[in-house]
Order: sequence, then structure tokens, then C-alpha cells
Amino acid sequence: MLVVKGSMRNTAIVPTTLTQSSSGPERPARSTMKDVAQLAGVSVKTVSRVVNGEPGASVEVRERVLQAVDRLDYRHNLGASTLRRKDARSGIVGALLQDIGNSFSAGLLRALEDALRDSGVSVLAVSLDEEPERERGVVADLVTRRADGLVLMPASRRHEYLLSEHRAGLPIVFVDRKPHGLDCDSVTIDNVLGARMATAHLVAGSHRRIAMLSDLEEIETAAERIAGYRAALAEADVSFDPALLVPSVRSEAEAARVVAGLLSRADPPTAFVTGRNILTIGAVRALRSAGLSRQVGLVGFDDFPMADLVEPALTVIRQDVRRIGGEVGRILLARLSGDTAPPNHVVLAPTLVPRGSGEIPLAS
Amino acid sequence: MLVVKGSMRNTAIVPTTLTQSSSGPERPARSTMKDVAQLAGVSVKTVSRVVNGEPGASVEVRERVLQAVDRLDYRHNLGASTLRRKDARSGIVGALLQDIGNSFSAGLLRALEDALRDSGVSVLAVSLDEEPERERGVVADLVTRRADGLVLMPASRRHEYLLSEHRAGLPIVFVDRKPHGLDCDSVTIDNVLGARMATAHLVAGSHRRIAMLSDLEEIETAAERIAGYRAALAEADVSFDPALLVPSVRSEAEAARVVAGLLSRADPPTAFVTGRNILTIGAVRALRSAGLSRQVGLVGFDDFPMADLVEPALTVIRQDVRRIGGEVGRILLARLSGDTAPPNHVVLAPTLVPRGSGEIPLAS
DNA sequence: TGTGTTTACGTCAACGTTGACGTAAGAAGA
DNA sequence: TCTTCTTACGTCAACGTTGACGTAAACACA
Repeated sequence: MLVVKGSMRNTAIVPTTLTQSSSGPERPARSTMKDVAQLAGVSVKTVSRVVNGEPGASVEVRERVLQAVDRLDYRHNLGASTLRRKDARSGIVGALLQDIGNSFSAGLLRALEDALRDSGVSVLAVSLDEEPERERGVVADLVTRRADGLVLMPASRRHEYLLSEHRAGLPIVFVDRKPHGLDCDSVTIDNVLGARMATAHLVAGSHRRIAMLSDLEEIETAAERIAGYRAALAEADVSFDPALLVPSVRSEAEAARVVAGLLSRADPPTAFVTGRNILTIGAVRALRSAGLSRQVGLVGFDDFPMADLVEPALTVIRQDVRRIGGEVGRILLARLSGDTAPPNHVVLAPTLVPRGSGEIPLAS
Repeated sequence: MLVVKGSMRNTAIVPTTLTQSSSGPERPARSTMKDVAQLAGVSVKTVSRVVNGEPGASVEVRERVLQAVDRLDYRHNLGASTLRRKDARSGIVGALLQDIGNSFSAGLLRALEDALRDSGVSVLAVSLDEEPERERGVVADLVTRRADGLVLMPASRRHEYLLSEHRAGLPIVFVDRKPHGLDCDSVTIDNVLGARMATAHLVAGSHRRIAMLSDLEEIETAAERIAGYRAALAEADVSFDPALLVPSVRSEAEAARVVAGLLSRADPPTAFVTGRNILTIGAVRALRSAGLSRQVGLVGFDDFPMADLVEPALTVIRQDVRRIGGEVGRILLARLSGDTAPPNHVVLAPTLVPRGSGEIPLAS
């Protein structure tokens, strides 16, 4: 019997997930420069010159090569090209966002796309769903793909694992959340300020029992928004009631349940601050079914497409998503063209958009 | 003087957009298998074996190699790897959608991402904004990148230009709109049916003067929805009034203007069908400012996140975005693993979601 | 003990492309 | 006319990796 002793390390470094469609009728191979060269009766290098628009090819030869290209459906192979070239740019940047289907991430992605468009960089977008493991996996994959840069809305708390990549020259721009244990660019908004504004706005409407719903406290933005909420209460000399702060609310449905629960208390809150767009929607739903949308104040974090069409229209703290995406793109492009200045930390101020739901005064 | 005669073709086949950050402090070069091999005192091939988890490396050697990998921050180079490998999969599929920031495209993208996740394929997403030229450019770029497959919500009308790629074995799945001049997979919904349902629903509420707003008629889905609208009118023996059909409405603001205009006619429509989500929003806004949201019927095409929270809640024709994305992913994966069956043409039925705005009866 | 088999490596070439450099023919200049 | 320069090519090697194949040592089996 053979007993294998020793280390159990047997792990491949290369992800093995890629389906090795073992059989599959092999595709008709793409033609290469060699084929084109043969058909045009020139050397491969000449084809390369023509295809790349380099000088050093006569008009007739150029003609012949281009005809051969057409005839053979030749397509340049970017992989081979960047492998050989000096400055090997893959022309890909990875965008690791929270959930591409969510309007915040989607808007951000779109703004980023626009900012990068002219530079010929493509965006590989991924949803992390707040799963740190996925984040690591995707980063590994992107590094393996030799992505030129990363845009990261991190699911993880600590980012030391990116140190080596960053040192190796990979530009990384954090969005929405700051890096920890890594000194790189970031574009965030002032969440403390935003939540303070939201809360203070309700306080100004004479509310004192203001509840707050928030996402997982481990998520930095959530923690900051909670801090802003508490700061505003403190500034207004409103005592903090732990029962009115519900963190770790993760879905629209859960938000609705939580709000319903709070409303059915003996001393229900008279206003709500919701820490994220889906929580706001849940809250609206709960207020609606309790028939209290016009009695209870509500200020939501994050604006969304139809917020002004709800009854009452929603007062929100708006982040300028296009601006954020634009800044991220700008920084990334600068890094891609060799900018080695110290990290930028852009912090944008959110704005309060009063529409009605936040201006409901305290019913006395 | 030298006069250059002959063809003016001087165009490079390779996109030249990629910023050639000519100067830029060159990045510290990534270490390669060679470096690892040297440090570990083995051959490059052995490193390859260890890194790929292939058999044929003793435990001690494996150990040494992995240590060297760690020390040097070695990262596998997928580009070089797929270049050499037989079945050269890039592990990228392109998703060419209308507008990634729009909830329909974003939802689709997210569903596609989920469907493809387990297979280790990444999605490179692009917004086409209904610009056929951009479509072509992006396709060219993706082919150059040797994408394994394409998901296409086309901006163009004719798709012959994809024939060569398709023949070369590139799986292409059309979404939302059917291919023309190309026989490949598609996943669409029955737009005629959807618009018929919408219109018939209003007719059932005794409406006779039903207006329709639609996107550019050149967009296939828009044309089909118009056809469905007209079919429903015909079936109900309602005569078609050309003044009530407004095609080529392209934005939310324009939709609002058009609706306002129609409402101010001598014989205003009593109900609206809107052919796309942003048009619906525009219509809601116009009805709202005219104070007519509760008098005028409205059925919108496409559901969206807060449609049920508006007053009155919006009756819509819903496309099951997750289902569509799932089907697309399923087909694509099958193709990627070698399925050569004749093209699938999945046509899903939309559903009418009655919520209020479509059930407003004709005010007599 | 010899022979076949297995294991653990190594060597070499190739994937598709481009940089470095070579060269022959023609143009320019003395 | 001879030299030098320029133009339009070609040749070769290399980018980082892996497939095909070779080989020496260890092992199995009769």
C-alpha cells in the first residue's frame, strides 16, 4: 500500500473553474498573420506592419495584405500582441461593485464606463454581494488577466492582501468605501455628514423619536452613517435610544418587517432614517401598509429613479453617482498614464433633496 | 517632390485608441515562471506543473516552488497561458446592452452574471446607447480579445457583419431583439403580445381613445409593440387614430412633453400605453402635473423597482428579466461546451401586472 | 537478475505577435 | 561614378506559457 505523507498542499494556483469543454467540436481555427502572409506572398512581419498601420509597406503590398485579411477573416489577436509588446496593456479594468443590478452600482458602472470610453479601456464588471471571499477570488482572476486597473467597492474589511498587487504597479481606486491597510486612491462621500444632515433635518421638524435602519455595521459606510445619526442626535440633545437603532438590516423585506415592528411599539418612532436605498423602499412599503406614510417622517440614504413619484415624494440624501464615477475614471486614467503622485482621497459631500417625506412635521 | 499615388487605404486594423502612455515610469515587471524556477532551483516546466496542479512533482519540489511563488508574488499570466493552450478560452464573454445604467439592462446583466458565475466566465459589459457604430466597434474589440461568446442587444438593424465571426465559431446570443441576416440564438419576449395585452386591458376598461408612446420605430421591439397596439385596437373595432400614436420618443423628458401635449388637445386620449420604462416615467410625471393621474389610464411596458409605490400604482407589462438573463446564460454555456444544435429562439411571454393605473375606467 | 513500468523531473518547440536588426534596391549628393 | 542615405522589405528571437517527448532513477514482478 502506498501512503502519501507530507504536506497536504495540493492546491493549484490557477483557477480550475474554467470548463475544459473536453470534447466539443473544435472551432475552425482563426487564421493568423502567418496565413495572411502566405496568401499575400509577404512575410509575417510585413503583415504586422500593415495591420498596425506602421510605415514601411508600399501601397501595393498594403493592398494585397488587406485583401488577404478580408479573404481570410483575419482578426488581430490582442492577447498575443500584448504578450509581445513592451508596455503590455490588456486594456481591461475590473470594476468590483456591490451589485450590478442595483441602481447605485449600475449608475456608478455606467458613469465609469463613460469616463473611460475614449481611452479604449473596457470594463469587466462583477457583483460582490458583500462576500469578501468572492472579492478575493475576483481580484486574483483579474490579476491573472493582467487587468490594467481595479475599481473596488470592497466587501472585505481589510485590504492588506492587495499590497503586493499595488506594489507591482496595479492602480487601484476604492469607491464608496475607504481602503484599510493599503494606501491607494479612493473616492467616497461623507457618510457621517449625510446621515447627520438626514437626522438633523428630521430634528428640525421637531421629531425626537427618530429610528434608524442600517445595513451590517461591518460595512464601513453603514457604520459611518450610524455615527452621523448619533452625532446629529447628540448635537440636538436628543438622547439616544438603542431600541430605535436597527443595524444589520439586509433586504427590502427585512426593512419592511423592522419598520412595521417599530411602528407597533407602545412608543413608536415618529420618523425614520434609512441607511440605504433598498431599506428606504422597504420602509416606504411598511409605512404604506400601516397607512402612516403621511404621518411619519422619512429620509432615505441614496436617491433612486422614481423617488419623486412616490406619495409623499421621498426626501433623500443624494450621492452624485455620475460625479463619483467620473472622479474614479479620472484618477484611474491618470494612473494608467503613469501618474505616480501620492494617493488621492476624494470625499464628496452628499446633498439633501427635500421632497416631502422628510418634511412631515411631528404630529402633536 | 514625391507624389504618393494609389489607394488611400491607410487604416490600421488594430484600434489605435489605447493610450500608449509613452513615458510613464515603467512598472516593476511582474515575475514570471522563469524567476520562480530559478529561485526554486527547478525547470520552468516544473513550475508550470505545480502552478497548474498537474501531477509529476514531488512534495518537496512543490513546496519549494510554492514558496518561491509567494516570495516573488508570482501571478499566473492567463494571456500567455491561453495563447499556448489548445482550447484557448479567454474566459470572457461580452455583453453589449442598451444602457447598463438602465434598470432593464442592469437587471439583465446581473442575471447573466449569476448564470455564468459557476463556469468561471467573466462578463465584459458595454452600453451601446442605440448607436450601431459603437456596436460594431465593440464587437471588433471583443473579437480581437478573443471573447468566448457575445450577448447582444443590438443597436443595429442588420447583422450580416457578424456572419464571419459566427462562422468562425463565436457563439452569439441575441437578447431582447432578434437577429436579422444571421441565424443565431436569441431570447426575446413576445412584444406584440405584450402591447396587445396592455391595449386590450385598457379597452376592457371601456377606453377608446388610447394613445401610445414608443421609441424609435427602427428599434425592433418598438415596432413590434406598435404592431401589438394596433392589433388590439383592430380586434376591438376601435379605429386607429394616427394622432394618438407617437413614435420616436427617446427620453423621459420628451415623453412628458408629448403626454402633456396630447392631454391638452380638444379630444384628449383617456388612456396611455407607454412602450418603454423611461417613457412610462415621463408619462407619470406629465399626468401628475396635469393632476390627471387618477383619471387617465396608463399601462407601461417594463416593470421597475418602485412601480408599485407610485400613486396610483403602475400597471405594467412585465418582462421577467431574471428569466431572460438565465436563458441567455444557459444557451451560452451550452454553446461554450460545444453544443452545435440549430439556433434556439426562445420567446418568453410577458405578463400584465395590474396595480391600479391600468384599471382606471373611462370617466363618462 | 533482467525486464517492464512508473515517477519525477528536464528539454525543446510552439502559440501569435512584435522589437531589433539586417539587407538589397533605388534615390540623392559629390 | 562612387558614396551615403532612405525605403521596403525580410530574418530572427523573444514575450510567458504549455504540449510532446525524452530520460534517469526507482520500483514491480517474474
